[in-house]
Amino acid sequence: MFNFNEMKKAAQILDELGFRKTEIRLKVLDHLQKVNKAVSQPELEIKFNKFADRVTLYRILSAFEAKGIIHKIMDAHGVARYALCNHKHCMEHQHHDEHVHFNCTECGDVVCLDTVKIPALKLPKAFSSAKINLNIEGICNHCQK
Amino acid sequence: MFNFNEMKKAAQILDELGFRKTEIRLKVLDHLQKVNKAVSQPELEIKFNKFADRVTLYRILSAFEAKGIIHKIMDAHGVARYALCNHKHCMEHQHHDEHVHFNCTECGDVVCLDTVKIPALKLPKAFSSAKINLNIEGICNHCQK
DNA sequence: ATTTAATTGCAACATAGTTGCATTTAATCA
DNA sequence: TGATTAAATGCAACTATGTTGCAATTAAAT
Repeated sequence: MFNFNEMKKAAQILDELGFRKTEIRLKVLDHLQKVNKAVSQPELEIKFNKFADRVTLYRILSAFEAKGIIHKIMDAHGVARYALCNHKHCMEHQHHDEHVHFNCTECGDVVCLDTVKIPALKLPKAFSSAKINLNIEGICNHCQK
Repeated sequence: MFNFNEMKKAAQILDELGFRKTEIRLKVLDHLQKVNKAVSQPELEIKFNKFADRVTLYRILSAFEAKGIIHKIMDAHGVARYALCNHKHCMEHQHHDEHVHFNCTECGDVVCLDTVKIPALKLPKAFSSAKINLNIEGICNHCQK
């Protein structure tokens, strides 16, 4: 996984990964850095309305994921979301892909809870785990009253 | 949640829940009881090819879920799957909807691991959890060599 | 047997995601 | 700087999952 602790500028990141610094890619990466949430293609499509084609957004997200700068998760509605991981915890666990994601039923936001770690699970014999995804649905800090 | 420990016949279950005993509903419920896996509408559509309309299957699954005899989960590919819960563990945790689901990357099967329980998680303050779903991807017992 | 509400089938639609291909453009090179 | 080229984009078309409205059917009650 890419080291985001240094909080590099989007342009520099694209450069180092061998991507061209196109306006859309810069905007998408910049947005991901700013919001610190797991965003979906439909969300980006609305955000960058008429600025980029749907397909382009899908391809940008796939390309970023392939390079490991973002990770893909399925949210509670079965929609793919992508997020940067810029916390130390994520770096440590890069090989397990163990993430806790919080789906807010109020605002719909999905955030990566880097501070919550998944305790080890005892699987039944003959089952081997490669990847774990823990989805929590509830009310997030912003929507709590 | 319905008590499946008694392993009632499909017809009796439909009866008790106020559903009509139509052939499709009997078949679907019977299938869910037999396979003991989380099945999707597309799978049922293939299984019951030309016997039931796509929409009918979606509606049967929704109706069963609304009555609480099956539960709905999103699998690793974002597809809705439904499964009966006939183990004691599931009964105990009925109000939390805490399930561990194993997605086999070999055969594609999704099974509910009733024996694995999710340890309590410490969420950051101001986050409140209503529902937890833990998806594990890996190789299941049948595909293990 | 008649009635009626539940169930089904069909058509049409909505949304997420993918693929092929022609066009554009960022970055390299001469 | 201008020409070259591979990367990136846009468009059209397609697939899959899932939903809604409505008319036709049917299980079950009277």
